[in-house]
Amino acid sequence: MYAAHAPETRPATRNAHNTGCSGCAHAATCQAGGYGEATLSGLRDIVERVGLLRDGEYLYRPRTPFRALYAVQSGMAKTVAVDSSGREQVLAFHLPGELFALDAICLGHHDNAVIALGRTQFCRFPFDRLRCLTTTQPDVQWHLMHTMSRQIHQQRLSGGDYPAEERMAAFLTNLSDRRTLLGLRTDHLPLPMSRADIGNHLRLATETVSRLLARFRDARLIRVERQGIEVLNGKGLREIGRHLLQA
Amino acid sequence: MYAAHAPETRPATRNAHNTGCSGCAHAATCQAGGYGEATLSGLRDIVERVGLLRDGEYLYRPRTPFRALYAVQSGMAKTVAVDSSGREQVLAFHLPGELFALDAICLGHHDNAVIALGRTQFCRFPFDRLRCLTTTQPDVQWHLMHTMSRQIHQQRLSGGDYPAEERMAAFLTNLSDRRTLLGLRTDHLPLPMSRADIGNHLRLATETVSRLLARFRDARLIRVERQGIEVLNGKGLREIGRHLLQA
DNA sequence: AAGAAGACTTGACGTTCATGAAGAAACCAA
DNA sequence: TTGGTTTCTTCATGAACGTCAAGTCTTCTT
Repeated sequence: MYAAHAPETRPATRNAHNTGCSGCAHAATCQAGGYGEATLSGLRDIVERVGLLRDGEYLYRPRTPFRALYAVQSGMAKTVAVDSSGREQVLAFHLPGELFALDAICLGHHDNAVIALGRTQFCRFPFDRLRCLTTTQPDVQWHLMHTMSRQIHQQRLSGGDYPAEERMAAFLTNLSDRRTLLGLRTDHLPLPMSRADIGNHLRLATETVSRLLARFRDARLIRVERQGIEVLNGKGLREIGRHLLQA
Repeated sequence: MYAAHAPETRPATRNAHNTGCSGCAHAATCQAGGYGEATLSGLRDIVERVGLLRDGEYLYRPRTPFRALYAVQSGMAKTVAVDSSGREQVLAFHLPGELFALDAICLGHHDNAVIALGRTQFCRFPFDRLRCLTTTQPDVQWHLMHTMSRQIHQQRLSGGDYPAEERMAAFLTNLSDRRTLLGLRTDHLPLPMSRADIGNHLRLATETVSRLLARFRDARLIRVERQGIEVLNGKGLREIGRHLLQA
């Protein structure tokens, strides 16, 4: 990426010592909080903010000890695994409020990297404090389980054997739906990741990503920009990807 | 499948009222129990046995309410999702002791089916009782989180873009490794599912599954039987699939 | 501002794996 | 057993998508 895109959410609290969620634009819908004030109030006390990372900077790397769960606070990020032959695999893209690093719990360390896409801020939930919280607050425990269940459920979508066009349409529609949940605009989808990242994530060559976007453009479904797309016909996109979207 | 394969684990407790784990061949390594007696003792009190299902019979179907988590007790099972166009997708195969239905927690109902492969028995953990248990026994809660984390971690393997041969070899090696954890023999892998099931799971045509098994046979890596394979050169298999196996 | 480097797009070609067809083997029912 | 059904295997063909290559545009550097 070349330049950070303009921030579309209001910046985090200026005061570095105020680590609560009151200043967060996503507090209402944050998955890390979710389900109302009661749960959020517990998490709010332990959350820390991780400074402003710029495009390409690492939040954590493989083989670092697992100390905390994270969520994006503003911006966007990707999780990348590297296999034994050095090939990278983009496992997921993270939007504001979406919790990640849940896969590291069972290992005790991270075995993949999280990298900022454009200027990005994160929320950090120290795991030892989180464990204390769950023993005293059943709703936090319940919510965490809920979140993990959702990730297990969601991941299954990306395994299927569907044509490139359907995977691409489903990917864009999924992004749009997740933004709806967060109260962000869906007529314009920022895509701060490279075409190579998208292709890697969808098991497609970079060139195929380009060709598919061009095809959608020619079909008047989207307008293609360098760092995003404008959605002209969301229903049409959803229709193409319908087989992958929910049951 | 044509006939149930001979049971390779000793049968469950004859006494239907004895729903504990003392009679279970997998109690020591059961993922549902795992981590020693303390955890297991809590689960042992709430577990129920679900009768002997025969090949092709359903444990649950899509759109049924979520009431319990399950594990295979003996035999094998598959989880199958059906998309909006009726196409099936084999999401996972389950070995004895492996917990599933974790994806239904967030929905409140099952959105996929679990089907017995050969004669299979299941353990059932009623979820309301499990929730009680987790509030009082932190180790049960911890273990459940651990298990969910592992599933999130494992699923990521199946998403990658690797050649058919590597996916096949990794699949067989993974099965073998899971059997090792359970203390089952690994020189012979029962495959009670159809070639179509394997292919579906690995995003391969049935014919490709056959061709790959034939190729492995010709390379003296395995001996192919109708309902399983004999592993002649496990290291060789692992070498072919190494890119997909762990980081 | 000029040049360089990197990201994206587009086209031509090739490889992998799916598809279609047909035969072989295993299982089931009488 | 025998016939019928299903699963598995093997071969021939083809399509989807990857790879290679060239060219354009953007952004970064000096």
